[in-house]
Amino acid sequence: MSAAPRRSLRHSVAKALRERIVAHKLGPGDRLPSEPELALSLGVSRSTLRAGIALLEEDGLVRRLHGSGTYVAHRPGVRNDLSRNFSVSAMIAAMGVQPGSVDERCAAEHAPPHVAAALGVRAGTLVSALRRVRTADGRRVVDSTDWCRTDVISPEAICELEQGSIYAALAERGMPVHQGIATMTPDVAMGEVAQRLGVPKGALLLTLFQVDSTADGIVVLVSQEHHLADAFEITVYRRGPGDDPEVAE
Amino acid sequence: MSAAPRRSLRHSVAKALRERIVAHKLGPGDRLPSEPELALSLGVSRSTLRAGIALLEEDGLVRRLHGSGTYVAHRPGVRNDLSRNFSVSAMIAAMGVQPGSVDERCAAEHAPPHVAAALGVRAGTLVSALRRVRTADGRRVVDSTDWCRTDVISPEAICELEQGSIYAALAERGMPVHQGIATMTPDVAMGEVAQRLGVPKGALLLTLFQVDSTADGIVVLVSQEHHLADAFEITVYRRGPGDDPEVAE
DNA sequence: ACCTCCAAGTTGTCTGACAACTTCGCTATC
DNA sequence: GATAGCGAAGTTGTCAGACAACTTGGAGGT
Repeated sequence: MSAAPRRSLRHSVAKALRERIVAHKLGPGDRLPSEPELALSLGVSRSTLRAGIALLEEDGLVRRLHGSGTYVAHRPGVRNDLSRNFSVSAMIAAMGVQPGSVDERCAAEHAPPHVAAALGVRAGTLVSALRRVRTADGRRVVDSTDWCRTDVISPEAICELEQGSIYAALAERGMPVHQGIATMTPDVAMGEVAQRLGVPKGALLLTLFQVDSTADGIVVLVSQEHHLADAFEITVYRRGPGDDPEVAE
Repeated sequence: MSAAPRRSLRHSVAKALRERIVAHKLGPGDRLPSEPELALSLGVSRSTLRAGIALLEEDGLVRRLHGSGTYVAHRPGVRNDLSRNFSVSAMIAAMGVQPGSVDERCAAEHAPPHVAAALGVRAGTLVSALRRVRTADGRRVVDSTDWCRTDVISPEAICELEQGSIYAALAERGMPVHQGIATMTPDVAMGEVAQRLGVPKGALLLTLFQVDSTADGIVVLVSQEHHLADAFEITVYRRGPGDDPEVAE
């Protein structure tokens, strides 16, 4: 095992098990070795191993049956799962095409009311903004705008990472994004957005308004993304209701 | 505690802890009692208690800090989280309005190609279909259609649960829905859909195409929902990337 | 051929202990 | 008096062993 339990032992165990599943080419329905075997093999106690498996189970990757064994779950191939947070670039790359970004514009601008409210600052406060058009194999597919408090990322700094990831920049500053809430609304392209995306006015869009925060609940990033309707499918992996009795009700 | 460990002890523990958090009015940042205390109080061993807390942690409700304590997470209030699977009725009820359904139509019909493919039957096979317009406080907000294999729910049976939940019907038949994949696309109301929803042609819609399956990976339900754009907000709780090092990359 | 029962194997839970870490107050020092 | 360092108490993380609950498959009887 590597000597870097970054988070905790059970997370390392979960990661190791993930790798084993793909390495051993275990498909849906296949049974994993028993817990005592795996614990011995990974060099951890059975309790820690179980905690690790619990992470995978909660993630929907495996399924435990009392008295029978632990099996790889029949999980549908989700190409593009919104319930996991990642950058637009990663999303595009995951589709197997080349991500890029053009028409970058960065500035210190007065925050619009809804952005200011989300960031927890007064309306009109200066914030760092980065607007860019994301491309997939050269095709313009998303018009995105990111807003950030100036004391988190300065306007100068946000200009320098035109092609880079804002998530990475936030993590470097000790404020990694822990979670986000995305609101989705259908929309039509108008004026500037249509022009930037290179589509006629009235083209269908899927607009995402997202608020990202750290583990402490501090909102560090607000972004708005106008996705071209036919650019790629946006899917969500939904758990339950059979998973959790109390949710079903 | 009640004597109904429906799923397993640790799930009961997780549920009990959830209730305690709201009952004791614990807000974000508040610390829970120590593990030995909670274990004693709930009448379970510390290991089981920890397994239960792990569920809540994975769910983003609490946060554990080694050597310090377990704290209620700073979780933004998500009114309508798509990453959890539940019926449209529950979704409407969660918004605090009265759910209903009108214009029900049930039939045994030939499955359209994309539905047949998802259900794993040949195109044109007879399937049970239920179409209805969901209302919120009387207002028409969603036009939904559900498809199901006839050997899972017969056309006659699907007609009888006009107001009921298909999820409940599936669970009763021993095939509870464990997960689903929803694909979202922006859309405009046309022809019949516009008429059923009572909106002019060209009105903006958010269309969800969803495939639900059991824990064994058997697809048991396919549904298509046309949501009125301004009816209610559709949000997704997105975890990471700071949550899981391996996902961030 | 079918049914019953048992034994082996697996996951679920319990108990107790120690390690790793955080927090906070006390103390010694400047 | 202020401050840096230390240490004890409390908390979560991990380990070890044992037994309970459950599933599965085969042996044995009918």
